[in-house]
Amino acid sequence: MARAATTSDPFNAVGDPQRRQIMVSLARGEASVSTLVGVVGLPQPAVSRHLAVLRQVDLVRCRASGRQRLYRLNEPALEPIHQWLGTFAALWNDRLDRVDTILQEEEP
Amino acid sequence: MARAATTSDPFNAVGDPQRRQIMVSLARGEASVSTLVGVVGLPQPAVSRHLAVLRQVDLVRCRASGRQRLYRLNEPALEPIHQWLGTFAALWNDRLDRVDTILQEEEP
DNA sequence: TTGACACATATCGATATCGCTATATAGTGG
DNA sequence: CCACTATATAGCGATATCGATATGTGTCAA
Repeated sequence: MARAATTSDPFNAVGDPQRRQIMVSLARGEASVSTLVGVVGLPQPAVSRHLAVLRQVDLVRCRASGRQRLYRLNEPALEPIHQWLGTFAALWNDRLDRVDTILQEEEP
Repeated sequence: MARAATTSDPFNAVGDPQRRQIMVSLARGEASVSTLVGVVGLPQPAVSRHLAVLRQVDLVRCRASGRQRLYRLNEPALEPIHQWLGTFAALWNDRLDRVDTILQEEEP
């Protein structure tokens, strides 16, 4: 059994620098494929391929707008990574728990 | 230019499930290679290889103890991943900032 | 309808990565 | 010194992944 496919494992999907760059770019808001081609220095098919990978792990979603496709982040799909990181930051998580409690008390 | 090597990019290094499992296991504390072989269901050379990868990106460190080598996590090496995630969690970060403030006020 | 534009998909060669098997290195006990 | 244990490294075949090129699909505009 080798590494889980990039198209099924968000960790692996995010293992590629170009895909991370695309995601950072999308953090600013929706963008068309051609816009992203301008951001990343890759030919359009390569970008479309990366977007397809990110779509399959649900890290990005897209909607049609005329002949363009506007891609946007799907932040909730980052949850597995957040959780995994949380495994190592017990101290940090403790603080977060306290935060939740405190914030809930603050604005009920 | 393809994907950065697993031995140089922590994101890619962590893209492998077995390596993540090893890291989760190490979150409990130091462990020898043979212990980790028991945890992950892989032959010893495979585990040593994974550990070598994690060592090269400084995600784990090891010390000799007799004929064993005890591996442990090096949490600070997770910082790049934390930061990258932070890019997308603006809302979350806002809450964290508030937490810091609140906690500082609580216990000066 | 025809042509141009925006994007997706298919295919290919080069490279990376995985787990496996065999072997090398190093510390320990007799 | 010699076996034994614990771990690292080397080489191999199978598979995955990347970027590039070529082509398919769908939308708009004239």
